[in-house]
Amino acid sequence: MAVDPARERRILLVDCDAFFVQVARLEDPEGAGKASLLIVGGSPTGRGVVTSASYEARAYGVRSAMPTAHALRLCPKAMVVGVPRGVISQKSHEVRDALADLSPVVQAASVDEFYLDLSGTERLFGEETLERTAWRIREAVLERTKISVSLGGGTRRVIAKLATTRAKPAGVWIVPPGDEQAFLNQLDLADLPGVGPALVEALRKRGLVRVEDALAVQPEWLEKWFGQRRGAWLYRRIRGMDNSRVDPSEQRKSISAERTFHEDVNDDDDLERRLLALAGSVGATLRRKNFRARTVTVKLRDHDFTTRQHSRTVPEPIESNSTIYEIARELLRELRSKRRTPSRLLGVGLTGLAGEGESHPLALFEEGVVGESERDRNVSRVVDRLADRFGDGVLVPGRVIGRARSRERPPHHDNKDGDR
DNA sequence: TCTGGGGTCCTAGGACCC
DNA sequence: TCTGGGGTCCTAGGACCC
Repeated sequence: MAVDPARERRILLVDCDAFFVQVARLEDPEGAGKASLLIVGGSPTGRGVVTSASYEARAYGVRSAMPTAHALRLCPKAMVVGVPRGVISQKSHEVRDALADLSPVVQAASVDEFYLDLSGTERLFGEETLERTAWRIREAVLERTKISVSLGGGTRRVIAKLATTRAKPAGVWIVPPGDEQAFLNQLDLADLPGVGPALVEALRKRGLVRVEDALAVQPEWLEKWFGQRRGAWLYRRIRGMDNSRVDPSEQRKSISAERTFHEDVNDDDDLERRLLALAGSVGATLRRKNFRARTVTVKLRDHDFTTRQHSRTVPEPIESNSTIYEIARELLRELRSKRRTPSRLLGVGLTGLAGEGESHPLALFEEGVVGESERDRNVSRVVDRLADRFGDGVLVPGRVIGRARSRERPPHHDNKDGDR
């Protein structure tokens, strides 16, 4: 891999250590802040799972996505707190803002991960090593946001990503240019991002477990086994080849909301009421981001965990709660008519997002087909303004709630079921 | 132990057009 | 009467990530 050193990239991945745990502790210093065995997640009596666990709790085998009830059996002394939703995104923005002052290019990869591209900053930073820069960034973020992060670094995004696991917690790990393959050779294929349980099993059946095992396989075989694209992707991945850029301008592609119920729901009217609330929720997010959407998707998970979805694309981008709901209700009815059985989860998603004004060419000819009127849009905007002033609780669609909730009210913890 | 909620990307088949 | 190939869009489902 001969690379022009002048064009070698210097990429860092900043990853917050047990982010939800840290935020929960900052929010509640006297309670969660003092519990070394801490689990953040859904309720243990309901259908909750672990979102994040303190490193002390992980020592007991607690992992994220594990049912909370199971986690408590492994670690009975742990304290369980709900996810502090509003504070999470607020804290995430704080970290990103801090990073933006330290690096020319920042891309948020998730709520707790940020890629930095520091290529070309060598002179700016007085020729300090990437490792020194990473430690400096760690200290600055900690001081400014009280969030502890770990940093992985290398010449490619995928290398920085893998280095981060070595850096955790509260550390730094840099893979020097030229050392990429030696670094990868220490890993299992399962360690590679994008290689999940299904691919791991397919590889294992062919005797491939370590990255080194797969290096010996000809690309033709990989493509024969896994298909042309996937095979070629795997060939590059085990060699750490990755041209992807750190791109701060990446746009969101979908907006969705889903709820798992405390108990399965089999009543169509009940489901439609819950659908109305979900449609209002995605609609509010859509308008807050100044988007419109062309495709609505409804997702239904049956009691036996069978997950089904229907979607519909309309010619003209839409934005009002009423139009989103009307389309979603038809989709839900189709899903229910195919299999009417108790449901455990209902969700609504929006894709085909376009900024306001970016109209689809077809709209010219099909104006009015969908039937979203100016009045529909105005009603939704009024709902948004009321929610802005008085809190989301003021207007629950289809129902009046007596008392307005103040904006200053701390976010309610773990109202995971939306059962208000 | 009985499985959350927010996303991204890929595949494959059918419709439709050229 | 039988028959091509490529491109794009839509839909359903699945793998994967945090």
